[in-house]
Amino acid sequence: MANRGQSRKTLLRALREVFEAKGFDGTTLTQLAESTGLGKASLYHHFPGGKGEMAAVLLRGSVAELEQLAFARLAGRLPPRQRLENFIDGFSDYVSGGEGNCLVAVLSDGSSGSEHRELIAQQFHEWIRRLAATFEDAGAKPKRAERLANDLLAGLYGHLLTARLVGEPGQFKKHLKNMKKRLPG
Amino acid sequence: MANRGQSRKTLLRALREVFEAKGFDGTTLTQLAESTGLGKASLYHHFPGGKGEMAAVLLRGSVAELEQLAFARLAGRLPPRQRLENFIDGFSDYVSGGEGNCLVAVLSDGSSGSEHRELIAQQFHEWIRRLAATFEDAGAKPKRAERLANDLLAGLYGHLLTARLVGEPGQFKKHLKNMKKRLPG
DNA sequence: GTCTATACACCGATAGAC
DNA sequence: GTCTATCGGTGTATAGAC
Repeated sequence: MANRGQSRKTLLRALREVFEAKGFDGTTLTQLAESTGLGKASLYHHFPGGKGEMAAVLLRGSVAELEQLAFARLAGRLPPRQRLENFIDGFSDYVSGGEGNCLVAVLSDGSSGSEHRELIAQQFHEWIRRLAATFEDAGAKPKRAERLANDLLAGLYGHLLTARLVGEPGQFKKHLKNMKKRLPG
Repeated sequence: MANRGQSRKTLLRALREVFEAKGFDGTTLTQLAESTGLGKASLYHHFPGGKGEMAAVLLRGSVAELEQLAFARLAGRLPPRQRLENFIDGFSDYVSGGEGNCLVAVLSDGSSGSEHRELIAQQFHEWIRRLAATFEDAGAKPKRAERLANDLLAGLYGHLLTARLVGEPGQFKKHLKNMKKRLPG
């Protein structure tokens, strides 16, 4: 359907769109072939491990992208409150303002998940730790900071889901705006 | 594997466990047969429409159960704050304290979702409306009540997901406790 | 690196005996 | 109502030409 044999980056983006929309079990090689413009056999040239390897590569790429777009912005010398706002904006970009989804969450369940579950758990623990540290910078005591970190992350993923459930993914951005308003610091 | 030919309720519960854990696309008739203790052909006696009909019946059952266990408790003459706490407890029961999942959310994506998306959207709109009404009973102005309703629902689904992502589904209950503490009213 | 053709397992679903 | 047996289709994956 698109993206006639181009760079690997373009290839990965086409594959990701399918996995993100259909999940691991719902994605077929035929769909991946159509999305990339390649034949099924050609996909095995790029990913000898087949569907599983594609998902694994995409998962690592998504973790890196979420790190870069969102969590990396928790660092720096800006006021904590602004770092948290930048983080939220980065997360919004990562999920295309609510129109897309988080591949890390998508691939965590289904037939694929079990292989990656430990990696994902470790990564989220680290991310929550860094979120909590930022809330501490903003003046919260450790226990409260940890709660705020968990609530913020749950709010992001929750609004991403519920906005889709009610059929209005665009509402995600509106809810993020409200979340930013109520940040401490 | 279990539940040798018993009541329809038992049958539905076995089917639900599989769909809840594996999603629609990840669930196979072989798994459903094993879970119920029936042969594949026997499942078609109970559900002539096959896998799709099973999912549709289970979806309606889950909507009814979520209504009964959680949202119904928003009504009554108790103080709004206590109604909201009861609602949260009911939601926790519905998802087995974080160990289970919400089948309505699970079936909303994947190859099954498109058929039920409109029903689900309508149902969630009504539920959010009733949540918002309860927050208004607790003294919140309409716009704030609507925001609190959305935030509460997103918090529930978000914590349900993130607790699983970090590999500690039991943490869900802890987060709910904190959410209850911060309710208005 | 891409293709066509194909292997082979498993999918959802059905036929028909009991 | 349950079973065994089987169907047609599709899934993932491979062989081998170009």
